[in-house]
Amino acid sequence: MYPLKELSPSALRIVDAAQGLIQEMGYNGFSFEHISRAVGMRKASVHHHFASKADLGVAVVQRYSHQFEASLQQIVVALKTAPERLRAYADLFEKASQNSKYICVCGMLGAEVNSLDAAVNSEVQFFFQLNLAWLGDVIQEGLSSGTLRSAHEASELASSFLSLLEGAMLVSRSVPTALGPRRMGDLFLSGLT
Amino acid sequence: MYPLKELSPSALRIVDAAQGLIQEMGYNGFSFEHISRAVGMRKASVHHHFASKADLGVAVVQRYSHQFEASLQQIVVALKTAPERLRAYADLFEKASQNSKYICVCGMLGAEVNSLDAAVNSEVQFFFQLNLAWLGDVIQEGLSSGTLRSAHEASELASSFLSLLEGAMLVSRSVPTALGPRRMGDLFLSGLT
DNA sequence: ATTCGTCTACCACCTAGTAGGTAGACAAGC
DNA sequence: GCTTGTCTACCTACTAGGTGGTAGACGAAT
Repeated sequence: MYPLKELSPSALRIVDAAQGLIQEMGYNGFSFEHISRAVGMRKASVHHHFASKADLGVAVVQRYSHQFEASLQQIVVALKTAPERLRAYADLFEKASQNSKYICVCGMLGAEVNSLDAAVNSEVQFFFQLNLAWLGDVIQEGLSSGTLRSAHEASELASSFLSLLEGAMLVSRSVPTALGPRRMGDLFLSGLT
Repeated sequence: MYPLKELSPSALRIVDAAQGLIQEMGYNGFSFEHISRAVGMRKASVHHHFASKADLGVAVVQRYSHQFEASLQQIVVALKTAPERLRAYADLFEKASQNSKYICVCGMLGAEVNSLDAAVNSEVQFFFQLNLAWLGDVIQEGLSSGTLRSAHEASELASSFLSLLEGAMLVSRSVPTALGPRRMGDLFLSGLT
């Protein structure tokens, strides 16, 4: 689930391209040919770095989770109250979606779950559980220390915050007037403070 | 955007199959061959009813929106307070997702927006705007009559409720322990009553 | 007689993936 | 200084099978 091998410069460019394409078009919406054009390298050379499409998918999600995890740790170090942390968390999604051109890698792959390789799916599941665990901890701390108030379990609030942000990216892509992740986060928080 | 031609029995079976496949695998995850197997009819015969994949996609979303609209009207007739109506609304999604095997047709297509035909996209947008408008009205009424309480605009609450439910389907598909649409709806409502 | 629904058979193209080869970098052995 | 072998990165050319879509024939029903 989480070895994360280091990538050569070429492999990195491939993963970058694949991530962008997944966020834009979905796993079933891109091909090795797209990657090949994006990185200026022949299809067979892409296969040299990633034997199968599933391998590439796994690499993308692993790196994505890894980067996300680093950002989560940074947030905890830099910000000391639960509301600030959750606001920064929502900003992570705002940034990842870039004017609603992209959606979260795992939001996309979560939708496509039934046509994905098992190896990719378990990475996606790992991402979500990582996020739910972190959110649960942050919210639990907020509830204990009184910076957040709610009648609900921390785990329920975590689950709903994550769903809210994933859904916001998805909906705001079709409906430009709908709220993006950042404003969604503010709205959610104002109900807990 | 909304003529909705009537469908012959065979066309209906094709649309049924296509809807299921979209909800399960996504637009890019199914083919005419899949449809053909599902309805027991050759690929060319499917093309006889729907000249292109985009035509089929449009038909699926139009019918979906139409059915949804009918359900929304039923809810307004049958239930008289905003909280009850919103709870029934969340149940619509719970039902559509069927033990998180499926997700909302438009949730799926919203994710795939960038690899879809323009005609399909505008149907998806129509679905979301239909829902946002209905939710906005219901919530506005609730705020005015005092059955709901919030410092926020009805349109913002509508947008967040829709995002929450769409996101819930998506996340709960990868993470079985995450909350489904119905429980999400309860959680959302308990913050407004 | 014509329309309708279905069929077989096909097309051009795209898909992931493979076979086999080339060019260069970096050793070790002499 | 050379060779030799190995490794990495990349290439051209290909395969088998899937893709959306089309042409035209057949029979049944109106």
